[in-house]
Amino acid sequence: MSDNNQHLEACRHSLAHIMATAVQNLWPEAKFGVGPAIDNGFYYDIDLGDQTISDDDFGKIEAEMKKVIEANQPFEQFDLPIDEAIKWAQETNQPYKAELLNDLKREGTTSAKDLDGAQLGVASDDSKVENVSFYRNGSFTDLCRGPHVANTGDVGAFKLYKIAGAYWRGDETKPQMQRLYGAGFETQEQLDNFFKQLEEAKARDHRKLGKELDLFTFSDLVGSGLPLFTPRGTILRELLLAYSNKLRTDCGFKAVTSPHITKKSLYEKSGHWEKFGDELFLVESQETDDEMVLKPMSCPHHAQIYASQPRSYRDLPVMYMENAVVYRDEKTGELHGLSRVRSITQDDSHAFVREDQIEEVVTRVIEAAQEMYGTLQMSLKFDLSFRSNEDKYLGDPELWESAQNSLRELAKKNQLDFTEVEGEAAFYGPKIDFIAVDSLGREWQLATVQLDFVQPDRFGLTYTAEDGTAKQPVMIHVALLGSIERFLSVYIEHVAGRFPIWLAPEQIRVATVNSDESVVNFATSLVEQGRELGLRLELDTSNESVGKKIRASEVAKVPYTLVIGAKEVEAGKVQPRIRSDIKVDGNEEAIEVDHFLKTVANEARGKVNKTSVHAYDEHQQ
RNA sequence: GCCGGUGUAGCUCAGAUGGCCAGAGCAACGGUUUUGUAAACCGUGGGUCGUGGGUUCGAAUCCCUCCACCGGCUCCA
Repeated sequence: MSDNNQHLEACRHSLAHIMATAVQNLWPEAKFGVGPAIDNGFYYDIDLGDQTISDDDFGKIEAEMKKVIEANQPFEQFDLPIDEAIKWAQETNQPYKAELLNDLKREGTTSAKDLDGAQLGVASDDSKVENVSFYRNGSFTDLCRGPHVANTGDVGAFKLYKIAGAYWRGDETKPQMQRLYGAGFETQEQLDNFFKQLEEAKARDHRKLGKELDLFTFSDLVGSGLPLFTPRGTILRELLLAYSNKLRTDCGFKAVTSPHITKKSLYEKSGHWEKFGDELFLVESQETDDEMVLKPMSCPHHAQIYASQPRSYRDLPVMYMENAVVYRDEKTGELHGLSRVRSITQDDSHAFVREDQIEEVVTRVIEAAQEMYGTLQMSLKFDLSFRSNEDKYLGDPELWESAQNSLRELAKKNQLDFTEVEGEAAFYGPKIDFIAVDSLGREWQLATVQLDFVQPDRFGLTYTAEDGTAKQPVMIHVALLGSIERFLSVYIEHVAGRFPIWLAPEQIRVATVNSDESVVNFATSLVEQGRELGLRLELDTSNESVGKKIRASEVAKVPYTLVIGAKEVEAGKVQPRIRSDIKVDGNEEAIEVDHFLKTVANEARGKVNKTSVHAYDEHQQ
């Protein structure tokens, strides 16, 4: 960490203390949780008992903070023996601090979650804690490891901007506190810039663009978390899925189909029921007593297709893919636009392989994912999501160990830029998560490849080995897009609704200057000609000014707009108006209609090969 | 699910402290205009103010229920 970063972090952390000072001045009965520095600023968890802070109070708190800052109070560090620290917490009526200190005394450390921002006053790495570190500024004293800036005058620019609920110690069974967020930067300019960025992010919010660009919608009558895709949104879905199909087919996957409902017992056998039972939709049959559920995922089904006939080592790898809609009864508060929905379309794929084939299959998938995200112009990072020592994983720990080792080896071999993350594995095995970085620098886990020894075992999957014995295949779970809904939410924001030619729901808008017959005829035949080439064109012959039609096309973020008037009819040439983000080389003179359409058709095909585009075309017929 | 907030026409928003038939712009529709590269002009229709209940002589406005959405938390096979 550079000195600058250290200073900024100290500023933010100090601002958290200053905010707490202000809150304590205004609400002397306030009880405090933790208050670390975070990206872009800081927060403090506060419990005001019956009262609540609302954003109307921000001004008041900020004014109080400014007083503290102007007072230029020194931050003084001092140590207290643990027992005295506990006494301090009790006497000052800070039960949350007391709880942390008691844990510290009993266990010598606290769980990683509480260390969120290294806020605690842990004095040493020894298992026995003797002294605890405190910081004091003015009348406010807090248990804290520091570091802080020298005094409250040196904290840069800040602004409070968000208030939210947060469970004490991140545990939903514990009481909820109010988390007061502030932004903090070295300079006012950086702070302003941060809020400007927030505004920009808001402007490209996929929920806003989804409505503006007519991609998807929700209906109260249908239900929350159940998106309805319009024709335009469906074009995006179909094209992206076709692309994923193409890449997976090249990896060796073959398409299969499975039903939307299933007996609950399938998931009891797979282990999902135990883990996710409360998130399954239940389906009742009026004919049988079977307990049915809406399918939350397809892997057990694919396992059953695998199990439908005896397999030889020569048949492996057996690879299935399915673009399945699955249903998960997500908690209402977790739903969010397209990124968290209850009907989820996955490009779900499973390979059943011999152990000696793991490397090859995983490598193919890594290459496919790299190609896909390269095409989509998103850079990729990789998380190796491994198990932790918690009790939530199924299967033999030794198998886990070897699976994790082989993933690590593979990641190295493929020269991936990877990080190992403990405790992020699926319950059945470790995974490589592909982290896509969007144009705002945000990171999203989209594609994934996961090793699974548990489900083959639970379903008793086997193949006959060379020596005639029955062996268990390894199951590899693969998704390139992950969930198409979630993918779209990220991608729409990544491109700010300006889709590349091959994906744009409308590629060319043809606007007429007037309604002269020759002009309308010319435009109409141009549109027909383009459609024959597989392009997506719309014709605008409305009785409006040219300016207005241009604007409508710009707002719809259509890549090419053609204005057709007498000039074009006479010359048989068009002068395309090109969306600002699209790079063009060559001159901007008028070109032959035929030439223009063929060039665009070619461009539309450039990134994706013919197979995927045709797969889409066929689907439309 | 939890904490806090919001819900007025298709969209963006006005409607202080409860009181004349709830407004505007854009969009839609009709007409005039036949338009040359980011919004022509005139007119018309459209809302039982998210839902159900309550308080009141009177509720978009106050209270409660439910629903949805927003900011977070928790969770994410």
